[in-house]
Amino acid sequence: MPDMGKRGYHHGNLRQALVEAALDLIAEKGPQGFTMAEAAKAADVSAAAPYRHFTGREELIAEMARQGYELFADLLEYAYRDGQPSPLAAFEAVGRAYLAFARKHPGHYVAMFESGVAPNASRELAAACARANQVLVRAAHDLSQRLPPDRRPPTEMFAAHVTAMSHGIVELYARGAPGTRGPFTPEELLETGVGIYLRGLGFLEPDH
Amino acid sequence: MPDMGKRGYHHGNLRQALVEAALDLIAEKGPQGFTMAEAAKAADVSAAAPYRHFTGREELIAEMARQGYELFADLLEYAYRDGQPSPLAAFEAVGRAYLAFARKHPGHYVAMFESGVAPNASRELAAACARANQVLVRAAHDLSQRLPPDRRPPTEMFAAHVTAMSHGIVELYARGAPGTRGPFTPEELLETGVGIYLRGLGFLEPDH
DNA sequence: TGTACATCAGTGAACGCGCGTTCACTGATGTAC
DNA sequence: TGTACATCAGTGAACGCGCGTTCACTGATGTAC
Repeated sequence: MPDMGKRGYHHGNLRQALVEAALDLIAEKGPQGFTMAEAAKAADVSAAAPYRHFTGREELIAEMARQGYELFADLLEYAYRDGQPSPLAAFEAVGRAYLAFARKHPGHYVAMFESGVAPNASRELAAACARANQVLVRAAHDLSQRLPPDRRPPTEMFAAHVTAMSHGIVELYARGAPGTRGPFTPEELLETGVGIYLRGLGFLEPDH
Repeated sequence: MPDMGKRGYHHGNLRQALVEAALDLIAEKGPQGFTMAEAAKAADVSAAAPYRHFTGREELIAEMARQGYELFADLLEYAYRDGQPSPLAAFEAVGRAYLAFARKHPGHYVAMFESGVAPNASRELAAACARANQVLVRAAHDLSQRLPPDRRPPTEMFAAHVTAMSHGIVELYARGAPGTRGPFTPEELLETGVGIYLRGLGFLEPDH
């Protein structure tokens, strides 16, 4: 196979090529801004070809979301382990990974959070979604163990607070109309915001 | 005019009726889930009628968003003044108003934040958007004046943190698939989250 | 108060378009012997 | 290694649909005299 670029009648890996084309489209044009026809065209294939690999549009979107959650979970897990030195460092690494994911994988992010797919759409999707959430919850749990029990918020609540702030920053200040952006980068906002929140819980940050 | 319910050939206030029909549709079916045709039908009018009042679909969406921002700004201003007793109480009232708005006016919320309208789409939209933001910024500014200057975050940053958390809570835990919801209400999450954040800034909440 | 007329706010039919999807087909690939 | 055949993964044409929008029209309303 001297030339992998050229292909014959058979594509080789059309399923994944369609997912990637659709990710580009959805990232560029928003949740509804991709069509099966366009994805097919971007993959150099007729409009009917996608139906050999997906039962329909919904399933393609669900697959994008599933791959997104898998990747998200991987990145969060990596960040969590990598930040081993302390629960606090690991927790902050997870926060940064959240934002980095949204920035680097906008198509996945949109498919996951803005496309309107129900995470229950398939077992695989739900599983991937749960795995990602579990990393967030575990990071919150491990960190909150450092607090005296009477000042510990419920783990789920702790995780929800930080998730919400991260998501809000992404939606309001990273994605969306550039006109809305304020004088701070999303990364600054998240770092300072989570820092203040953690101090409120009783963690005194080493000044960095 | 004994019967306001019946109408003759002329509708009376079709423009606003269309806005309201579209708000219902967008709230039910998501950002792209409304069409001009459906809005017209819901207002008991032919599909062509809307074009006597709006140049097109975009303009209808922009009008929904504009009305949303005006209402949002009104509610925030009301909450802010109403909470006069102290900057802290006023600030917290604004936070609650944010969530209440999202809950009570889902159509407006979607049009404002999920429809993809650029806030610069028209001067009126931009003005309404700015007015709402100013309330948030003012609330943050007034409250932060209570802090010693060296512990004061920039006002815009302060406002952005709380806005992001509010928006994130709305998107993740108030709207969207019911499956995602955790064991806490959005209101609880916001109150505790902002409470912890404010403590991190140096405000000791009177325990409530 | 009555009439003539301009304007306003609807109608209904039609358009072009692009979308999701289906279907009968066909060329390429893999397998059994 | 060669042939026969099943299966796979594409094609291209077509479908029905609903959408946004336009257009010539018409009935209702408001105004001038």
